[in-house]
Amino acid sequence: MQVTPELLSAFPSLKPLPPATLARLAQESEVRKFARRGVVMTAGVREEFVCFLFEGRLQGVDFTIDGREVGLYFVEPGDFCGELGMFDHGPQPEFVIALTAVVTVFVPMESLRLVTMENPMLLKLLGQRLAARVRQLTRQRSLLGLPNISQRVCCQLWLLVSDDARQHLQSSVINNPPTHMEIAIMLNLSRETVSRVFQILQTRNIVRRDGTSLLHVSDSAALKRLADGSEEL
Amino acid sequence: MQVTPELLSAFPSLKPLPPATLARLAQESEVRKFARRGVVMTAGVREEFVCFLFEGRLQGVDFTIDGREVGLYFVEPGDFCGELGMFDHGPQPEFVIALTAVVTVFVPMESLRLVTMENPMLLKLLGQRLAARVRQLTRQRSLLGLPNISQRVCCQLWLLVSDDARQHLQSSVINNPPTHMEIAIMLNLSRETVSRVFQILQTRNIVRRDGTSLLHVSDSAALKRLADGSEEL
DNA sequence: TTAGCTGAGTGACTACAATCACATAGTAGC
DNA sequence: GCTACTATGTGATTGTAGTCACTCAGCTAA
Repeated sequence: MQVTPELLSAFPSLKPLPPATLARLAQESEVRKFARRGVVMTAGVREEFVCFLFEGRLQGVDFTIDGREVGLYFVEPGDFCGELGMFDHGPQPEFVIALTAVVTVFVPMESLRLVTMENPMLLKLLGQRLAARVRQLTRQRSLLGLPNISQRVCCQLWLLVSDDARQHLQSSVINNPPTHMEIAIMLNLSRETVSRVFQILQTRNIVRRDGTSLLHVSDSAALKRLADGSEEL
Repeated sequence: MQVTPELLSAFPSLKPLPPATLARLAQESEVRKFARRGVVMTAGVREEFVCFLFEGRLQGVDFTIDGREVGLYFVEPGDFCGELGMFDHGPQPEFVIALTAVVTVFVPMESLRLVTMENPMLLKLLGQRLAARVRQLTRQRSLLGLPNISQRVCCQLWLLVSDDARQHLQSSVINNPPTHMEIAIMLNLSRETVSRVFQILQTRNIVRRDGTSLLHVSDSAALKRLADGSEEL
């Protein structure tokens, strides 16, 4: 399918590029759609594209030697993934799979590399991105160190709460929350355990579900206390 | 203490820089020594230096909210740490502590940033470094996903084995192996559990200790089988 | 030599999360 | 509306790693 420069400029990281550059990139890029559970990027393969997510939600996952799934991060619309090879030409370290039906734009890595030569700003942005990724991985790693399981779940939930709800301890809504299974995979837990923690949170009126696509966090303050360990479940 | 350009050029990443640049950097840098268990970098603080390790061994660690220590990575002589702020001016995400007495060279981040402007090569190298860090964090994360504890320990040990011993399945030696405690912290285990796994490995003549500073891996093939799960302990 | 420290080895006990095996609820497709 | 999934909820059981409480070994520094 045809990619227009307008489509590309919908992505915050590409928006600041000069129109001519966008036009050229658009020519070389392609739209790809994936069904739920589709494999967007394959681990161990030298992917030659950076994948920009237009619609839907992606997850970076890995598999342990014995086949167990390990959740690494989520990708939201407007964001991108598979950029690691931009820096070291190495293979994609983890799988990226579609959690919902998704629409993506694949931009060839080599073209993007050329663009970074002329636009140090983009290079800088990529660097910041990568740094953010390291920070996220580090935070996630320390989350896994928590010996208390419900605290782990609450911390993860807390990370999904929007920034200003976090700041002001307001009640808030998480859109398209991950399934219990997806959370379990992120936190090295079994699905049942996550389910049980949610059960307690719901009976305590701390969170409330509303269909599959909404999760109300009614009592942010309590969630925060549970997340930082000042209160036990 | 005075830093000489020669000292700086001992670091592979700085070696390719022009002598004039090295001389300038040397002027602005300083040698810092730390005792075992000394805090080299503090989490949450905007450290204004990149720390190059000359002698000894460092470990990146984090602490969970409840105070449990979480091991992230090791830094060996010639390598550096604390470079994340180079990319996003953000705070240091994790602590770096000295596992042994260490000698480091602190190079001001701002000076280094100026140098990267004139030396894209250094910038590229930093990018590769960061990419490698992401890969390492990802690998470590999937290690933590292993439900079988002894496999986890064996995998970690396997990562400590030198590359060519890994390739040719030769017996080899690990210098200054981490203590059981350090391994436990890396792998989210208790010290006792690591101890028990080592006990089994030793009675099976797969590894053998030789003082505190040497660990012989006598049966690399067996260690590999245990690491990849084709054999159970 | 002795004291003091850190690292390592080990048994007993226990808590707790995984697993299994279901039931039930929602949703999406036809 | 019916069917087929996928997601979720829940009890019973069990394995296993954490914890505690020691001992012992090795190093270093008075």
